[in-house]
Amino acid sequence: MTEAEFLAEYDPAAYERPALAVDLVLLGLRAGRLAALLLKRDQLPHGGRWALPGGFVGIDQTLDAAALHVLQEKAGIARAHLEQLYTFGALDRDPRMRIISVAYLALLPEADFAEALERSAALMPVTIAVSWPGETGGEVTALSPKGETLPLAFDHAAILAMAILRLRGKLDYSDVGFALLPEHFTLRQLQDVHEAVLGTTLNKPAFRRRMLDRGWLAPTGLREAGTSFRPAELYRFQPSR
Amino acid sequence: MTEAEFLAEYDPAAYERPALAVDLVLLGLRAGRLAALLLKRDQLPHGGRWALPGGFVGIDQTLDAAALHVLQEKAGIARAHLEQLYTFGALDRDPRMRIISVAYLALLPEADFAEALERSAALMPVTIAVSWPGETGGEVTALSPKGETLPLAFDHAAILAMAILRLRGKLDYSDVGFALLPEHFTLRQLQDVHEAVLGTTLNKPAFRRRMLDRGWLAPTGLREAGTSFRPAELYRFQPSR
DNA sequence: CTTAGTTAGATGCATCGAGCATATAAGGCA
DNA sequence: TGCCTTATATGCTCGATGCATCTAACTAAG
Repeated sequence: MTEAEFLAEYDPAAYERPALAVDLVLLGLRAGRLAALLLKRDQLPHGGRWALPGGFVGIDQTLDAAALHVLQEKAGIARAHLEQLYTFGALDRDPRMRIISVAYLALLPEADFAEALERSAALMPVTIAVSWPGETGGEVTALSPKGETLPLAFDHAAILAMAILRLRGKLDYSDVGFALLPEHFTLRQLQDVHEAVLGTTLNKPAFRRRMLDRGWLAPTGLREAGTSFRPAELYRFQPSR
Repeated sequence: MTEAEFLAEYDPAAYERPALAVDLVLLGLRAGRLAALLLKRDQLPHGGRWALPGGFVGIDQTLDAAALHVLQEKAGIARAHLEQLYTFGALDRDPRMRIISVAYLALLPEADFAEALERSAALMPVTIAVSWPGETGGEVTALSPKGETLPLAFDHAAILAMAILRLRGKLDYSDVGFALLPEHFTLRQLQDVHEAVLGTTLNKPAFRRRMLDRGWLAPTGLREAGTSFRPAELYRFQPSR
């Protein structure tokens, strides 16, 4: 151990520290497609570009608490499924100074996504266009409601891509999919979520069997209302006995 | 946005920052069992306990670079498969001060693991005892070569548990398993790696078929030597065309 | 009241992959 | 030469999935 390392071990305050932030990838379904919520930067750097809601981590805040704080204060959303995604630490990811960012995935049911949009005019809903199949990985682009490709700030395009990759990977062996659904939902809605996230169409009978056999779905006995055809059974997510 | 947040956005140097570190979970196979490399802490806090090799992230270091630096300087290992694991940010994880730690998984082939032990007397090889099956998650314990349970420093037991969980999860759909093997290996060795990581026994013909069908294995034409029975074919990992 | 239209939900069949038992191959060694 | 051990191959069974199709339940048009 060198002298410098020894000092760093015992007096790291003497060394310059990177700043630490959290950034949130707020995802939800909108008109059957996967969408994210972004904020427009009105100042330099990257003024006019679109950014993930983010904020610095307080000295007395856990990372999860910082993520929740950003969710509530910057996005005006009371709660969501929050899950740590990845930590980004490139040297030049922010031109102002060295900022390490712990990215979080924040998943919202469709209604909460829409409500967040109504309550905060600053939030922009963007459709996520994924150019790669399955879990190949690659670029994603953010499309405005009018279909224009929006320029993203900093390394936020990479963070968004990582979020999609993670979500696709976890979707069919974990229960994250339910975080994008309301309390009561139909099997069709569940399938829509999977199809939107995976960017594919799925076989209906096989999907139904697979989900029902998994033991996560509890029938509520209720039916969906307002359809002009046979109403579907409503299910509830039951966290595996 | 409040005034405080505005200031934090533009002058975060005015606010106290957490320190940022990386910790390495060095894993390899030893006598057919999954093992990790730990360092004994000789000072407070947690003196006498066993810790993951770690170090602070320099202001001009990426996270990956900091991890590589710890690998080389603290563990004396030239190279390994390095992969970011998770970022730990509990308030009291280090009693000295607020330290956020980005944990990395570092995977070593058996020979490199043994070589690291020879070159650095400070490193302790510990067997990882996992008390839960599959990807349930839970506690893991570190056993000394004599079979004693070793006390771990800080939250390093939780980091170790997360490493096992991640490794088990990625093992059969990704190529991480090969990072624990030498350049040339037999199918039996590959199966040993999988069995050690998963903590189960696997069906041999099924495992062979699955691995060969995956298209990652290129036969070298060479045979293993020194056995008193039929020598196995040696394969090479081919990163999927 | 009847019928068309639409989607929910169920079922039968073919296929594929994995578990398992077993057979054959290839080396060392007594 | 025969025995022991492990590598490698193969056939059978079973469960999960893809696919086509059938029935159920509702609205709306006439």
